[in-house]
Amino acid sequence: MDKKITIQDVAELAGVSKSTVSRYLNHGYISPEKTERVRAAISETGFKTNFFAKRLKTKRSQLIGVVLPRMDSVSVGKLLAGLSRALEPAGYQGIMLVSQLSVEKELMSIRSLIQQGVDGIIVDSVAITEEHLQIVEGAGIPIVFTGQQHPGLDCVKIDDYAAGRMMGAYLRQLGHRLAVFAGVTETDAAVGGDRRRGFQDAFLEAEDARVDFLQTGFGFLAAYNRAADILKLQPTVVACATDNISLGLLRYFHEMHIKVPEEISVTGFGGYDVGAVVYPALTSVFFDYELVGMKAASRLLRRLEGADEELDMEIPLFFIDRESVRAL
Amino acid sequence: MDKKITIQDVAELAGVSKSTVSRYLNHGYISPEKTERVRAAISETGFKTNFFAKRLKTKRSQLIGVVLPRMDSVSVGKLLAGLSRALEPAGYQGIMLVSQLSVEKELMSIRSLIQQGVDGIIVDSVAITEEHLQIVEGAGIPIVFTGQQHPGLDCVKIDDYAAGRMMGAYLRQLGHRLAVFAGVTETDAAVGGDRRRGFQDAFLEAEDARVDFLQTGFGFLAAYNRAADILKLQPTVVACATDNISLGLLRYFHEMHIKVPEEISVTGFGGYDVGAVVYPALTSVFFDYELVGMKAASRLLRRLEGADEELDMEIPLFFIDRESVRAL
DNA sequence: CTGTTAGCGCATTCAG
DNA sequence: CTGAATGCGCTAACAG
Repeated sequence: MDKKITIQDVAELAGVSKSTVSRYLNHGYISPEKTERVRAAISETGFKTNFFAKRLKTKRSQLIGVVLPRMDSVSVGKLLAGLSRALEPAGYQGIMLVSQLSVEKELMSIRSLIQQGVDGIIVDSVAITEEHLQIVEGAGIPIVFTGQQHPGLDCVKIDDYAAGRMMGAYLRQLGHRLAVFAGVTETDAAVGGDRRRGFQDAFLEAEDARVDFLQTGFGFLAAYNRAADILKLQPTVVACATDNISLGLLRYFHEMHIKVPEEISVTGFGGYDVGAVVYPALTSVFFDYELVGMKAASRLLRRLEGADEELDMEIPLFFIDRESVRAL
Repeated sequence: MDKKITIQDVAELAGVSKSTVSRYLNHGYISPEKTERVRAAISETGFKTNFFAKRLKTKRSQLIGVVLPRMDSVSVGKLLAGLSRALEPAGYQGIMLVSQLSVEKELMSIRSLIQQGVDGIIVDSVAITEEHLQIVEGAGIPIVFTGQQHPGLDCVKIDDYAAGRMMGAYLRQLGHRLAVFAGVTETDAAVGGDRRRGFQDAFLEAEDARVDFLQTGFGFLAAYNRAADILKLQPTVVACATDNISLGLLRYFHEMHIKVPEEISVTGFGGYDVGAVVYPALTSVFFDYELVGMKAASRLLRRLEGADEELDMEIPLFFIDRESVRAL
């Protein structure tokens, strides 16, 4: 294994100076003849420009840090797809860290990324804290958030409140009056807060309507375990804060021989394929996370270029009417 | 934003030399008094050691590159969990790239990682080609593979052939004689090759048994679309190469009012929670990908330390008997 | 225990 | 268009 080939070695082999090789590698203002000699020398030696030396010099890494809450989620996958679709053409590469839904780990990841010299960061956040603000302030690089929102921060996000309203209004119009909202902790201001509030506000526009809240986690196992408690409340519909939660419930209901939607309706949020594969197929609100990813990346790119105009960060929502809800 | 604080600035503020600060940051063989002064100076300036300069000097990045085939997969999530569980305590951090199931992208990712100076790489490969061998040879850093196997390469992998056999034998013993194996391309030597072959070999140990092969993709949508073709073969059981494939089929059968397992049995491979949430719950073979991740990381760590002994890379398999198969 | 001295490999002035 | 010279910020001998 041919160890360390430096730009120097290439220069000598090509009979030119280091600077010429460097120019070849970058702007490339050199004579055709030398261009060829350098090219040959490089391919012969298998030279690879040293990443660290280059970055030390240029102060730019062409690296974008990406902090994700988890890996086993369709939406995260979509988000990522959107991100790389925008980042790659611009010559940037993403390096990702996973926070495992922990605010602490998220913070650590952001710090670590900054320290590692990435040019910018995209955080699919689980919750934005005071510390986030401080870090962003002292970061020296642009950071854009997704998943959560906070005044003063650059955020690209679906309108959780509107999504909640969409579902709430739909169920109300179908005649439902007694709902349980199976949600997550309020710590998650977007999903645990806005989405739920939107749902309640719209659903409760019917005079005699009522929404009970039951907290669970993001996994469907947690939801499955809460199902019995939900049933005690005897709702006509249980609106779940995420598709995953719905899946856990659906499974429980199936095991208990409770027919969905005949005996109880169930809805989710997210609208991905898994919801289509279960029985009954899940009625949900579709979030285009791929679009979110693209917009977040575009936003970051824009800031990297120095521009700072606000651009349209609107993400459309689509209602997906499938089989898990019945009209009363 | 306080611009660039270097180790020099800290040294001056603390009234010591750069080396002393550097020592404080690293081995730390300095007097208590100066230790304190340096500590103070650092926290006052908010100094952060420059990653690139440090790496340029030390030649080690403490970074492990991780190449993943996709994000939206439970097994990948588990694998990742296992990886970081082993990597983090050792002071390493993972940077991941996604190949999107493309061999080309996988190759590119590996190259890019090497070029970026990671200390080692773990590749959850979709297929190992000649080019992989070449890259590994010239990499200059340890690379361990997962998901696929190849002589001469460091691989940590479940025994796909054994898993296939396990399922094949099970179905045979239950009296099934006509199976369709819904698999993936042979390009994937592990899943498309070994797993299928194992299944066939075990299933065909019954004299009058027969296995038809039908190719599909990794997504359940692809499987869903192949379902009609599978039915034409009139099998008593369809063994799917992955749980995901099973899900697509289950959905189709449900829509066609074909009862599983009464009219047709379905099995998967993977054994994760999703399989438990669908109806009927999926009979499968469980792969402990988290263990795979841990072992792969341990292996890499070992090689990073220079050791090169073979260690036990055995990954146990567990049969998960649920509801989607009936005895004939 | 500590300061001084050298580079790590590269991009970039600055003169030709 | 090209080569020589100069650090980027840091760590690691090397002498104290």
